[in-house]
Amino acid sequence: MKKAATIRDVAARAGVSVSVVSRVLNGTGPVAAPKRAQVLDAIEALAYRPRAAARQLSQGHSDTVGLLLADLTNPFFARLADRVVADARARDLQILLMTTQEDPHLEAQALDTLLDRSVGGMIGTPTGHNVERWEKLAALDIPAVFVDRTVAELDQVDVVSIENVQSAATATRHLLDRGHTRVGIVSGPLDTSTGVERVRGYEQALRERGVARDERLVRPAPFRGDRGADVVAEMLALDEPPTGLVVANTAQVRVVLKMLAQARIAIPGDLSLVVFDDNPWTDLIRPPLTAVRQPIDMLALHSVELVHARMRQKLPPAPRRIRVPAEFLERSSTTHL
Amino acid sequence: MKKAATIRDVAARAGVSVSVVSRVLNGTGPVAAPKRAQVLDAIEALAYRPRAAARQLSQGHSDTVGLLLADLTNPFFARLADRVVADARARDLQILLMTTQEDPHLEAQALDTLLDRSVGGMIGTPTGHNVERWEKLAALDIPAVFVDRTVAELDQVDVVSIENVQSAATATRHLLDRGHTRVGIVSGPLDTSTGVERVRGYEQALRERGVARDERLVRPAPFRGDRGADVVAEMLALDEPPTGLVVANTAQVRVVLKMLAQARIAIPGDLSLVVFDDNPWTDLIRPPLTAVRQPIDMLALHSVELVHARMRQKLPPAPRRIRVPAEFLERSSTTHL
DNA sequence: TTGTAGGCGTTATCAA
DNA sequence: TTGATAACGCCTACAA
Repeated sequence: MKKAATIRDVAARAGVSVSVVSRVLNGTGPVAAPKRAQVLDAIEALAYRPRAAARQLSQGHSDTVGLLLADLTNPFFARLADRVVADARARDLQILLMTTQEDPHLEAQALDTLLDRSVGGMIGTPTGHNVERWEKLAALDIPAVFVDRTVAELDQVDVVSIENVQSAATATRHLLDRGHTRVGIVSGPLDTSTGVERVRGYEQALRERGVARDERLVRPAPFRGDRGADVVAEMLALDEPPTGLVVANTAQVRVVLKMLAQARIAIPGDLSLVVFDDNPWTDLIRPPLTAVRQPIDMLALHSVELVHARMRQKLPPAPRRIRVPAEFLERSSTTHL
Repeated sequence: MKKAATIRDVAARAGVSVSVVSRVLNGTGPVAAPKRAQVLDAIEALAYRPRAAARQLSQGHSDTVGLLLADLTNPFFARLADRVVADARARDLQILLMTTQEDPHLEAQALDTLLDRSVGGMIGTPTGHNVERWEKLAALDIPAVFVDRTVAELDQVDVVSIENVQSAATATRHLLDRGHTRVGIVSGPLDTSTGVERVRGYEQALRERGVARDERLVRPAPFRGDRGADVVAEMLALDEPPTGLVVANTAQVRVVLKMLAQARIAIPGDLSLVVFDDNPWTDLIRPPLTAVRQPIDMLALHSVELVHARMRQKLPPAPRRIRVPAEFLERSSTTHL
């Protein structure tokens, strides 16, 4: 196991200079056909592979993209990661993966790690609490793209997400149009963009249909933990409990379903249910759930394309905000009142 | 946005040489207390962060670990990734993520990418088809750890997996002991270690209980696609269909369940079911599924510890094979015949 | 069209 | 305890 070949070894074996090798490697500058062949042969013979670190150091930038996701335990993010990885490979980008577990401290730590410029760009689902570090990234010329959510203070950052307001409005209208007047929503925290936007869509639908808003039916829940279940239980304990419910907090769908099952609430008999995110198991449970399907492949594709373009400075500086429509899937968890 | 500080800038500002800075940075070699303080101040003031690429080039090795997983769409791998990322951070290791989608070509491509020594180690779920490249990695002194599965020809590589034989035997015995004599198994492909080992456990249980093996009840299915459903349908169409079934192919559990539901096979009335891997939704569907729970956190922890140790050459060369026991969870999808 | 040489930011060796 | 200085492997003017 002698030590691996370097560009110099290749040059020597091919009887040329290192610049020639470098040029055939990167397609930069001219090379005479015969020499090119010799170089290629040498590379083949020596099983030469350019050292990533050396190249990065020399060029000053990296082809690695940091992917900072909330939580791979949530199928939504897991599938997002799957697509991002695939799209990144198609563009010869490497993916450095980290998770925040929705914890600002972990996010801060991750961001600090990335500040060493080991990445040339970032794709992330921000917790909303590390504005300064995200800004520092930008100051270091490391382009970032927020996916799924965004942060109000960071309005210079590109964003790719679904049409949250519209989607929530559609889901709510679906229930209202079926005679439900008591419709609840479990959202994400109200200091997250998805939380506020989906509540806004909910309220918009209510207004459109002339239904009064009841404070007690709008319940945010953290992404982590089981709070979503309590919150629904509390709604159901009201004098006039909701007959329709929108679970707009992807991460809480599971616990809500579990609670509902344990409380023996019949769906859609006792409660009509619309959930955000269409998991592979959404149609495995009984009844199959009416859902807002987020086009994960589009979210991933746009995110990767965006960082890629930014990394090659192929884009005007103005921040891009890409919002893709979500699909509404009516199944069997909703019915007329 | 002036360009980022280098070690030289820090040295200059602190009024010392780069060597001193390097030493306080890495705790290598002695530094007088007052100088150390000055250096720390300078680092703080300049928001200095050592360039990862430069360090890597100089030291000749990387603190990045490649994580090559089959498919993040499968909750088992997604949760594994989640834990690996967490454990890696605790050890200051970075995770470079790639997926094979169970495709040997993609695996080959990924491994080729890694051959540039951008990673100092690997954790992966091998497809079983790129023996030469895995060997080349080893020749380059890049330690690899297989997790979940292994490859027979690569017996020099560390492995972390569950006790596949035992787990399958337990699952099978559970059914046999409830009076089922026609017990089927849907396994992974028989050219994968998990496939053969779980079938072996199944056969062992059969032997123990003196039940004859029926070729037609042992059906491997690829990890990708919907073949698992067909295979079960075929079993059920036999003259003497099985009354018990072990789905030992994690990736096929979903499609099998879906098919069973569509065919209106009552569980456990018509068919007693044991599945491998206990997903968060395994107890959301009805009936809750009896399952083999793989201790994902242990798999992740051992894998990360192993690469970490290998990367620091803290381990004797002999390959390690760590097999952790899986837990058997009886729920409501199995019953006496 | 080719080759030489300097630089990228760190670490490490070895005098002082 | 400190400080020059030579690697590390690649890219890229610049000269030939």
